[in-house]
Amino acid sequence: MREGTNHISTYTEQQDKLLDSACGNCTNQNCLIQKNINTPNIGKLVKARKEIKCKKGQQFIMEGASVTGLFFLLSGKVKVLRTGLHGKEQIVRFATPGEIIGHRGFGTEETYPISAIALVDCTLCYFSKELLQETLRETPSLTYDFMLFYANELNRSEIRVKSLSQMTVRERVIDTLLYINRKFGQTNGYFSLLLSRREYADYAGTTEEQVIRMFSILKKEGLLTTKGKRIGISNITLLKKEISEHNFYLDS
DNA sequence: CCATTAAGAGTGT
DNA sequence: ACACTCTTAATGG
Repeated sequence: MREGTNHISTYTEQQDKLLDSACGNCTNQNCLIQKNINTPNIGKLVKARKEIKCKKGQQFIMEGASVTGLFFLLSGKVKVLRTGLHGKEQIVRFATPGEIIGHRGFGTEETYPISAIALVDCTLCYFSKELLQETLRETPSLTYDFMLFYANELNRSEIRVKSLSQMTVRERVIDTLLYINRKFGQTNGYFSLLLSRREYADYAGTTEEQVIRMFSILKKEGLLTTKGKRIGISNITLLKKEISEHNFYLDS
């Protein structure tokens, strides 16, 4: 371990080769690095890749901390949040493997505007800001993919502004349920990702109590199934129908 | 394995 | 938002 890199271990040449091939063999098709693995100049970046293991509940990006690099989620599930005034968390988005985390701090920003917390054990790929910038200048196809990613993120965030400002609590809770379902899917009739009612509220922009009450209403209406922390959608068509006039484009 | 305890889910005010 | 009860999961002997 070296000074200043106490949470990131230093790698030997041999380990570098392993990591190199790890990137090449990575099954993560959503990863922009992996997508451009055959373009020139990317080798240096891939070699400098650091793998970071993150335990459940661990925070790996702190809001306000100075930006050192970007993270790519290799495996696991992450919540990205912004802390509001009275310590209230606003979950900005959830991340699945292949997604970039910390990208808003990239470029001219000096500090991360968000925090990122692992929801389950995670593996992250880390690249330093400097090297990534250098690679982007030399690699148009990667830069283009990044641009598409940023454009898409901006679009998503604008949709979200509309959701939070124009939807009722009921609609926002339903929107949240559909989002979690789209993103993580269901196994055995329940969402694959376990979230507390508080976390549903933090995404939907409500309080825990409102979410709990809305869940029991939806349950009575036969739209939702709950069993402890487990949440399942029992009638997706009806749920989608309720918010269809808000985001008619979003059906997939 | 059971008992204790802590955390989170529900509900009424 | 707060206070309270109930349920479930975690801990430890």
